Amino acid sequence: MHQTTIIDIAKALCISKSTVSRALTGHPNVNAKTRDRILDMAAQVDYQRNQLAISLLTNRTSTVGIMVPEFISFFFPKVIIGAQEELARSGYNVVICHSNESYETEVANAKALLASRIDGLIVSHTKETRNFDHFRSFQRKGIPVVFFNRVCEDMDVSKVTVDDYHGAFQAVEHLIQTGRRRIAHLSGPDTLMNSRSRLAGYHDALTKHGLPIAPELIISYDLNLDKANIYVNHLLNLPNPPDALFTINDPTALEALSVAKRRGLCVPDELAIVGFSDDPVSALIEPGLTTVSQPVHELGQQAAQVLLRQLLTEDNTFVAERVVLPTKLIIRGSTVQTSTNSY
Amino acid sequence: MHQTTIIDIAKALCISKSTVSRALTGHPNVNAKTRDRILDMAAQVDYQRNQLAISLLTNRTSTVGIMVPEFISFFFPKVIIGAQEELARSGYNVVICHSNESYETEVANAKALLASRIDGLIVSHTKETRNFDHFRSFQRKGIPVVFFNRVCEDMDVSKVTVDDYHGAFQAVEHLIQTGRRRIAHLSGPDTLMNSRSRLAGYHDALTKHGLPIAPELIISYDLNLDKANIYVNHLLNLPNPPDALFTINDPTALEALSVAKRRGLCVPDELAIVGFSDDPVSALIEPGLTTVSQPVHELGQQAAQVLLRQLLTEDNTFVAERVVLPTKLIIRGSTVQTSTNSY
DNA sequence: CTGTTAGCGCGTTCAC
DNA sequence: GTGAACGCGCTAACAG
Repeated sequence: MHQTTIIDIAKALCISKSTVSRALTGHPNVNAKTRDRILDMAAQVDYQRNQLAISLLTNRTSTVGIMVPEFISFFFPKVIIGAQEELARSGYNVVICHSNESYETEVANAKALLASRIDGLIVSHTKETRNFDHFRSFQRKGIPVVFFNRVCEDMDVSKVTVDDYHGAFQAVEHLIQTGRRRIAHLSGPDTLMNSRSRLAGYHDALTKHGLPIAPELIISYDLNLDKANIYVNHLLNLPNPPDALFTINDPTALEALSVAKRRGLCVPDELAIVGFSDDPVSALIEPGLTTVSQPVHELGQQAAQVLLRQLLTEDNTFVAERVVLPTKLIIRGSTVQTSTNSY
Repeated sequence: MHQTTIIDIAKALCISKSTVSRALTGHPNVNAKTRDRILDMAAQVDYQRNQLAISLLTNRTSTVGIMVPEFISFFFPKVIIGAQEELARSGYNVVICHSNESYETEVANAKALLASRIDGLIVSHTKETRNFDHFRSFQRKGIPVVFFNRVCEDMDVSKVTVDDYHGAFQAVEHLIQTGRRRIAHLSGPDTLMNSRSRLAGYHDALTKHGLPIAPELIISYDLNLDKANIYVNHLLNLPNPPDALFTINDPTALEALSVAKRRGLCVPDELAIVGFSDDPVSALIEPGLTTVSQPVHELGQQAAQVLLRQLLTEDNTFVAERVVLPTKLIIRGSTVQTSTNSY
């Protein structure tokens, strides 16, 4: 099937394709009457410009790639929407990829994005990623890269995150201030910098308040939810079990809450639980989940803005930016007994 | 910034670009030695083929567009993943668009997808869409379109849905069989065919069991969750309020559950509630939400498979397919008193 | 086995 | 104002 081109329009009107091109792009030097005839004909044949040809010519696609490890949780879709709104405002299209937490898929996606000549990349890497050469390719070719959420420390590119360290610190301090003394931490894989930052915050909060670091209370896991309940049960089976649990994210905390319920444990009295990210579910369940909320939409906006600034910088004078957004502790029933049960 | 091309490689090796092209595409007629030199050089300069040029040449992008009204809920992302897996297997890339439930955005996205010369489109339209000309453009240009979930009745294209009618029928029948007699329905906008089908199922289930249709118990709304609680409260304030509520989707049902709790109503005894889609949250809250589950992942797979079949049909012999997947009623505490409270 | 040529659709010179 | 010619990067047909 043949899509109508400017040549088709030119032939139909017995004029040159240059004139058609000029009329269609709004060039001033076109006779008003011929312009109208061209525009009419274009509408009549439902002409759509071939972006491929234009991109090949201009060496710009006006397309930005966004790659995330998954988009089943609320988090990444919301970031994507924030970024997309911002990019659309500046005339950029977006292609979304998800690596499905697989390093190989991530590399394959990166190659495909490179081949499709995107103008920039916004990315949060997989939990498996240790080698970042596939992202360095973009840098070498002069295509701006912005990391968000899960960032690569070793690359000199812009990075947008929340203050994971402080969020975790606050969460643990809240547990200490409400009387907990044996606080466990179900952490993420150490490939993720945000996981390491949250662990550091946990660590320092305990230290600040003179509590010992108990290695048996710190478990790092691969975020595979099926395993979360194994680890929670393991912690609760310890001879000296924890009285509180701080988890890497909300899904893990919800899993822990469910395990606690099944074991007949009273939350928050016997076990307090704090998550991270303020998943919408956390406000709906009972007891509500205390959690560290992050400005998710803004995360996407900021990532897009940083990228746009770099895209607008003609020469190579752009220096990588580092944006850190604030977190906020949301206190709910999983750490503090609520006065009334609304049900 | 210049991206390396086959010409750069050709020059560096003092050979013609055709030979480079042949070596890179795996053409057999290349001397093994020169092939190795070319491949080495390509790896060394981190050559990435320019997909734009190839697409322009072949008039195929190997890219499929997927447009959805939103992707904050679990539903659309899961459909997209199902479709993407299937399409990737056949070597197709995917660009994801969301129209944000805005007709204008949908039209703009359609134009952009047309300009970027996608090979096919998988789409669920917005709740505002009454005019489908922007989708007919694809059809006219020979680009296959597959609707899913929210389908356009008037277009002769493939459609993949679940059995909304039967799912709703079963849900309402379940309410009747558990003793409810005044069953309300919070329905979606009548622009959505799945909403109309569910309403019809509700209607026929009542009729089959000799129950009257009470117009005051049927409310159609625009899916804007902020308004859901207004309508639920309105229903519960009626002189003769409903003893059960069947909603167009789970978020609406969850909102209703929350309103019932706030009013001190006992669910399921004083008000039974049934949703649609089996949102993951529905299993987590208390009481659990009875709901009509749909095979979400399979919905995406099927949509992709139908599209792929059409993409493979060379001539215009392809006839539009109509796929209807089964639904399944999941019974939980919001309609049937559960024996134990696990907490 | 390899080089030359043409052309995909478009915008952009440069003449006229 | 308008048309002819060129080239973006690549593959495919045709010669050699």
